[in-house]
Parts: sequence; structure tokens; C-alpha cells
Amino acid sequence: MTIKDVAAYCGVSVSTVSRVLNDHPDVRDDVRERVRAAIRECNFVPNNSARALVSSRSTAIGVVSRGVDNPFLSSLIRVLGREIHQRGYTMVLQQIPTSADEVRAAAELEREKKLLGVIFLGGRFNYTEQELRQLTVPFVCCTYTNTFGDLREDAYSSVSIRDEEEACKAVEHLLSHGHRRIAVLLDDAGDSSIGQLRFQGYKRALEKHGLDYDPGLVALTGAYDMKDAYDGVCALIDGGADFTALMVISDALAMAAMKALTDRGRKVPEDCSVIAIDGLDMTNYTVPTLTTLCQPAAEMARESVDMLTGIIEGTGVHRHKLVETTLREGASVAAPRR
Amino acid sequence: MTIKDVAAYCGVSVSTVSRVLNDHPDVRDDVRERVRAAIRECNFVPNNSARALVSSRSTAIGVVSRGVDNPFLSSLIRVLGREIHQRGYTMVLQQIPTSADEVRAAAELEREKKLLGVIFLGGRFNYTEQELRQLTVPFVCCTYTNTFGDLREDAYSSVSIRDEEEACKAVEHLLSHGHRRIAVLLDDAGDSSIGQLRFQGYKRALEKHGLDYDPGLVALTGAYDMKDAYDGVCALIDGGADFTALMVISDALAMAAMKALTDRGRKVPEDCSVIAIDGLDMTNYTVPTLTTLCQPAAEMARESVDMLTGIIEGTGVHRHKLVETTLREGASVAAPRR
DNA sequence: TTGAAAGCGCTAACAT
DNA sequence: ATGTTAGCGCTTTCAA
Repeated sequence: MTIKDVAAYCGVSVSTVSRVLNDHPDVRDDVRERVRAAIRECNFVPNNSARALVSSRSTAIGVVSRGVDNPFLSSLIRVLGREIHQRGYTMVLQQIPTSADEVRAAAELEREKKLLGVIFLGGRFNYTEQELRQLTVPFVCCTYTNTFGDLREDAYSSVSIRDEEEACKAVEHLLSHGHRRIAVLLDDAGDSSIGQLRFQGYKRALEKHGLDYDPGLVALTGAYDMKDAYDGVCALIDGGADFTALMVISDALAMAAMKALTDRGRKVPEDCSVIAIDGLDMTNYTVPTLTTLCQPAAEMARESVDMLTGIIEGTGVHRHKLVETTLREGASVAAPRR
Repeated sequence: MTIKDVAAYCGVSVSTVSRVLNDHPDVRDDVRERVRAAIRECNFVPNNSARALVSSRSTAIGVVSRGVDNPFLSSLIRVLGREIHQRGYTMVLQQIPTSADEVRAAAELEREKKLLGVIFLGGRFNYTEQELRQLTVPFVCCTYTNTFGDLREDAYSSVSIRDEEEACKAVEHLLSHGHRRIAVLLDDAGDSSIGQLRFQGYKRALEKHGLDYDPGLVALTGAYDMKDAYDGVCALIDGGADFTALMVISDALAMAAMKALTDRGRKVPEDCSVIAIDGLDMTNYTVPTLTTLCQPAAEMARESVDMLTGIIEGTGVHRHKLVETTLREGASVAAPRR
């Protein structure tokens, strides 16, 4: 069933059907109705590939998100959708597995959907100029910046928190409560990841306050996974590690960590304080409520869209915005007992 | 930058470039290398719209999931991806907002990606034959069935749990522990939703065991939302409702419910037991661990793909598979104190 | 207000 | 082994 069949079905030309499809004014009302009826009766659904192939301009902004089940990214996507729509653009969302290549995905999407620009979510930290040449539209990295790549600063935009600094702040929050033996839980997924940056922040905080870094206080998870996090913390405890507080690199892993502590007979926060970074809505509902540094998702989404539309419309230039987290005091941090 | 440009760039014809792109054997090795180099140097990325438009057959199976942040669906998607890939097909994932029309989305995707079939996740319960005629390929509803629509049974496949019966089982689990005053938490999103079916199950369990249905023991959430669930349970308690156990229609809402109970000074399970339906991995990590009826996500995914590929390959017919949940005993259910 | 016709970028016969 | 060419379904001039 094509536009041609519909045209034949109601005795008009394909251009007329096309006009109806695209709400062009130059169609007589009765003809318009006749075509509409035909479309309905034939269950005709236009082929977007063909449309995209031929139509020159679009209003599409691509959002390429790596990781299907990262809840922080999900909340970001929701706000992005709203912001993009508000500015009169259309969001084309592409979620890809963590193992996939987001740049390639974006490049293909750019051609398929005639994108005006791309917003990357949860991508890698080490893009090269070479690989980004696949893209011919402007892009912004949301939640991260190209720390380890060789991109020129004026070649893209980014919105992110200072991961290292914020992790340092998290540890300092624990320090300010009197903790001195502070453990850390992180994923050892890759070397150029958010986890590593936050781990650096952990070490810097210790150093800054004259504490020794003790590798025996590091719990590693093989993957970014709650079971692994749970096991990691259990192993730490079972190994006899002596700590009164735990810094976790993300809210999701912190949930598993609190469970491990509880199951091993350590009350949170009495026996062990826990702090994390992210600020998921969900961790408002853990018992106890998680204390965490919230990333300003709404602000990050707004900034990303602002920057991108600025460049698309020629009114802005590439920038790199750093946003601040906000401490959300739950009930998972207290002074150490001893 | 098109295939034509690449062809010109290295002095061959477009067909040769096309052959290289599609790994056709009939290209001399040195030519193949030359073309590959050109593709790299030109940062050429093929236009999938054009490819899809012209190529007749594909191996694509569409997965259309309504609801970006339903964690149960996320886990399903992961398994579906694996299963589809294993059978030599390609998964084309489309996640759409709850407000969107999944049938229309699927129909557009069908044409764009030349789908062989569609798997719907989290869709509506009331499809009409008429609207489904937009689709010209077979489809299966995963996690639900067309309870309220007029689809003929042999027009589609489905894999789901018996929502009403399972909810009934959940309540009976509470009854078996000696509970008699059992409250329920549900979303009043729509009338034809999973929530309603499970609510029916709640009422049936009471009836079956000679207990009166008390509207005063129903907590409603406006939306499917943790904050609403939390407020709903608080309102129930503050209103003086007298109950020793709570049945929640989903794991996510149960997390919020347990938090509300805890915040209002009711210990789970000592003062109030909680049971839910879903079996998210995450609720293994709540404190206390949630007792819940687990939907067999892996089995559901496998069955869905089996059914669909069976029909695609002509070796199967449309069926409606009902799967059983498994009780995962956490620590959120105990005998009532009084 | 309508229709005819030229492509959009690509694949797949068909020729060579 | 490589090139030529006819479309895929649609939008968009341009003419009528």
C-alpha cells in the first residue's frame, strides 16, 4: 500500500495525496476529505524512509542514549523531550546498548532522520576528532565531557558535573561528620569512565585531609550491577575491612551497598554511613533515605537543548557548562559511633 | 557525502562501493581495500533510509515498548535482544512515551525497517481489528493480552500472566499468614489497565475467603508514580484505616509504600506486611527485601520470540500463552501481631 | 487547484 | 570482477 495506490483508489494524483498528507493548503476541501477517507479505508501508513530520503529540512534533534536501564538517564530523557518540544523541535530518541558505538548510531540517525543536531547521553569520554567527523551536525555531550579524547573545545558542547570534585565533596561530607575510615564502592568497568573520575575524587579528598589511601577499603564491582555491588561490599566486610562510612559512585549501587551492610548486621547509618552521587528519585524511598549529591537533571537537560538550538539557529557557540550538585540529606549519614 | 561521491573518489562505480558495503564476494581484494579506505577517509556513513527503501528482505524484528522508565520492561528488553539475536534476527527497538500510539509507531517502523514482525511491550488492552490493520506483519503482545478489544484470537499472539489470578494469589499469601484486614495500593490510570485487573484479583480473593470488600482500605495513586504511591499510603494511614497487610500492584509502587509505612512508624513486616507483583531485581535490595510474585521475564521473552519467529518462518500459528509467577519470599511478609 | 515528472541515496538485476 | 541502470515511496518544483 503506497501513496500511488491511495491516489488510484480515489482517482487523484500522487501529489494531491502527498499534499493532504502534509497539510498543504492548496487542496479543495471535498477532495481533501475524499483522500482522507481513502487513507483510512486502505489503512495506509506512509513510509518514513521515503519521506526522509526526499524531504530536505526537518525539525529533528537526535538524542542518543547509551544504556537502556540507567535510571538517571531515563529521567533526563523525559525532561529533554519536553524541552526539545517546547522549542518547536522534534525529539528522535535512540537508545542503544552500552556495548554499542554511539557515534556511529548518531551518524546513521543523522542521515535517516535529517537531524539538525545530536545530544549524547552517557557516552564515552575519549572521542577522537577523526571519529566525530562522521557527524556533520553539531552535538552536545550531556552528563559527561570529553576528558580523555582529543576533541577541540570549540568542536562540541557539553554539560556535566565535575565528577572528581563532587566525589571529593561527598567524601568531605563524611569527613565533616567525623569519619576517618572511609571505604569506597566503584565499578571497574573501564579506565576512562565516570567511576574512575569519582574514584580520583575519593582519593583526592583523603589526601587533602591528610588521610592515607588504603586499597583495602576499595570495593570493586565487575560490572555496573547491583548484585556485584552487593557482593563487593560483603567481601569487604567479610575480609575484615575496618570502616565507618562508605562512598558509592552511584545511587543504584548504593542501594545494593546498604542492603549488604544491613544483611551483615551493620545498621545504616549507626554502624556505617553511606553517601552516593546521582540523586535518583527512587532513593528517596530507600530505608533509610539515601544521602546523595543530586545532579540537576532538569537544568542539565535545559542547558543541553539551549546550547544545541543556539548553534543550530546560529545564535550561540560551543560551550562547556559545568553544573553543581546539591546535597540531598537523607538519613544514611551520621557521626561514627566510635 | 553519498555512495556516488565515494565511488568517484576512488574511481570505481557505485555498485562496487555498494558491494563492499554489503560484503559481497565479487570484489577484488585490492579494490575492496581501496574502497574501504575511501569510505574511512571520506567519513562516509550510508543512509539507512535509502537502504531500507530499496532492499526487499530484512531480518528485522521490531520491539515497540510503551513507557521509557518501566524497569520491568527494561529487563524484558534485554532478554528479548539476546533471544532475537540468537535466532539470527535483528532487534529494532522503539521506546515510546506512555501517551503515544504504539500501533501507529509499529506501523511506521514496519515500513521504515521492513520488519518481519512486531513484539509489543506494555501496550493497551483494547485494540480493535480495524486499527491493527495498519500492521501487515504478525505481532505478539508481551506482558499483556487484548482483554478488552475485539481482536480475533487467531489474529495475534500474546504472552502474559493471569493478572487477576496472580493478584488473587498475592492476597491469599497474606491471608495464609493470618491477615484479615488487607489494604491495596493501585494506580487509577485507566480502566483497561493491568492495575484494574489486579484490583479485581484483590477483590476476588476477599470474596473467595468470605471477607467484605472495604473501599476504605484502597489507596489510589493518581499516576503510576512513587510519590503518589507514598502519599496514597500516608493518606490511608492518616485517615485511620485499620490494616495489617498491604497488597501493591507493582514492585516500584511497593518500594514507596514500604517507605510510607516506615515513615509513619509502622515496621514492615511486624506492623504491616507488604506483597507486590513483578519481581524486579531491584527489590531484592530493599530493606526489608520485598516479597513479590515474580513474572518470569526470561521465559516471557523467549516465548514471545519463539511464537513470532514460528509465524514468520511458517512453522507456527498464533497462540496465547499464559505464564505463572513464582513467589519470591523476601522479608516483607509475616504474621500479624494482633 | 491539480498533475507530471525529476530526483533523494541506495540495491539488485542485467550487461559486459 | 565491474559497470549501467531501473526503480524503492515519497516530496517538490514546474506547468497547466
